[in-house]
Amino acid sequence: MKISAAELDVMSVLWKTPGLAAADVHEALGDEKHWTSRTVKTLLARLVEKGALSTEEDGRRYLYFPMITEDSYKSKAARQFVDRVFSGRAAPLVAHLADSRGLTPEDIAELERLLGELKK
Amino acid sequence: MKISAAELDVMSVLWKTPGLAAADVHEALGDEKHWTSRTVKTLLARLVEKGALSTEEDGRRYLYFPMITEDSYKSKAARQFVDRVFSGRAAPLVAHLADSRGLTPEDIAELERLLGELKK
DNA sequence: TGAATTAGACCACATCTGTAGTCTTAAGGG
DNA sequence: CCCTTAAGACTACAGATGTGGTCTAATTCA
Repeated sequence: MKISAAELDVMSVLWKTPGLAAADVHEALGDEKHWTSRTVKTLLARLVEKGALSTEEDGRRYLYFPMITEDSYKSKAARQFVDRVFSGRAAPLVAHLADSRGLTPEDIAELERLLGELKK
Repeated sequence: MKISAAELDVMSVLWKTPGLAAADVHEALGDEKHWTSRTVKTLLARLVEKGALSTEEDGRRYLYFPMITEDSYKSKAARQFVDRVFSGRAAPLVAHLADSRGLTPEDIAELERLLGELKK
């Protein structure tokens, strides 16, 4: 299940609020993306085709529901990215993020907490 | 500078051993990728076109050299990925990797060491 | 020295992506 | 009850991508 960058924006809206209609998704995206409603509909249709979303009829429109969870998608995407770019090693990824100011102090604190839990 | 997945495989060979000819790159990839030499040449040509590689004539062939370093590419790719999928937060990325068994004990140890350094 | 090989140049082509346009149909407002 | 509007269906189209073919020129081996 490959989800493109634009499609991911649509999925994010529906992960946050499942069961929206196309117009609602369009509106929710309105601020960040200046897409027309047709563009949003195309993306929705592609996601349904891929099985990433399911639809439920609601009168004349469809309501859209995610078929994959945000967590499972993100886990898979993270693994694939790390495999592709960092030969599967997570530590170098974090090191590179640190290099490019991609790590805030809060990130560091949170990572420490996380590592503490993982060691248990 | 956008580098596709297939192109990244080619870049990896040349980061490891700069100055190879097309046939050498093809051979170096031979085990993992069952690409024909033309496919490799197309990828090399596209990378040159993009400015990711430069060429140096060597008789009848070209030798290829990376124009961007592995580190700078990876840092940028990591940042873009984290921005796109994890809203720029590194900690959730690592948490998801942990969930999906993407973290080995060595990774965890290395991350600890890394965090220790970052705190300084 | 002529034939086979090999390098690069140029071309091809299906799929995916971003970004829409048009067509048809149904529904709601006057 | 008709017309405008809005929903989905179908279509478009250029650029990126994966994958590789053809053509031409040079080189090397028999």
